[in-house]
Amino acid sequence: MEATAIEFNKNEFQQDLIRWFAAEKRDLPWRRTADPYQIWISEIMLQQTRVDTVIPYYTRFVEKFPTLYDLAEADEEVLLKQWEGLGYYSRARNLQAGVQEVAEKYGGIVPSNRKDISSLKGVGPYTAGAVLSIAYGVPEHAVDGNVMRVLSRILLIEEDIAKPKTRKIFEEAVMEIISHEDPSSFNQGLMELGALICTPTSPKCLLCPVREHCAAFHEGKQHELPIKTKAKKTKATQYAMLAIEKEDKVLLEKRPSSGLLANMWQFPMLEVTAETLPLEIEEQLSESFAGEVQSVEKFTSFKHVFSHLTWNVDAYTAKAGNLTLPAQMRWVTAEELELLPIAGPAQKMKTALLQKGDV
DNA sequence: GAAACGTGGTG
DNA sequence: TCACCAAGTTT
Repeated sequence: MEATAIEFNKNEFQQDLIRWFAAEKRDLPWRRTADPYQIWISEIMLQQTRVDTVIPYYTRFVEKFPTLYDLAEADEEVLLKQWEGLGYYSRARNLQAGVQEVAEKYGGIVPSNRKDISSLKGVGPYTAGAVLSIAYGVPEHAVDGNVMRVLSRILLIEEDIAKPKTRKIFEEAVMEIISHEDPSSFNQGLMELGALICTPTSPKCLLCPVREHCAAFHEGKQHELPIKTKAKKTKATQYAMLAIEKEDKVLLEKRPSSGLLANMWQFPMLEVTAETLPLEIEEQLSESFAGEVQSVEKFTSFKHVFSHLTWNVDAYTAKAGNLTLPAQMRWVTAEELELLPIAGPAQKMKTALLQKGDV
């Protein structure tokens, strides 16, 4: 005889979840505002990013750009500098584009319906639902990784959450069970539960406020859910990165406006084979710059792992005479180095250079 | 639908 | 060291 499935009582579930959220929720900076613009910022920053990482960025960001118009009018370089180190830099540029559209098309008021808010750059199905429910109290789904994990356990949903189409199943589930009295606390409660109790490994079921509603707990399957297929490993590439110096300046270049680390600054790089020697680097540089680059010396190495690729970098110093620079390159002083948005491996290079005492 | 897109923390 | 993750969106 199989154990009988538990009955899911929607009203009691909502009540238990919302009561728990009210009592146990963390005191986070974006929970102290009702401004849809600031809540929007927090939701963008929190995409694929830990709460503890976001907090200082969020605080600085809303101080720097207190209103939607401050961000709409900001210089992109200043914006990217604020985002430096947070990752996924297109989020920042998309956010600004979205904010500009709200300024121009919606009179500065963040839209309060799914269709309009979803049309904004960088606002996908999750962010739309999060801003709508949290800022405006609209009963809309906001399905992120937490929600899929939590609901896969509570409702015993055994679909692969790594597949894009699976999200729809969870969106429909949320619309079935969301509280219409307090959609904000309901959605945030689901996410907070995922962050604090219903964690990926070793969920704290004995502390869970809704365990009596949980089908997986009832069947002892909480460790088997959610179902999630594995990601594959990243490919590695070898680069030589150059700190080319002239007097008290160093050469930087701005990356292209699309793709990896778009519009961020870096030190000039060459893709190389594993055993490229300084002399060969010097030859390649001479070709690139028409001579005038000397004394290439290796000074450190490091590895940088992106989400989908790995760069193994050998860092070199070099001296330069009069170079004819391509448009995207610039000589910068130590002061300017601090003002430009630099990310990824170039950030490691910068740190190493400053430690070395050059520049 | 798969792949691109960052970074730092954790077991 | 390494896999896996963390409040996803765009192409």
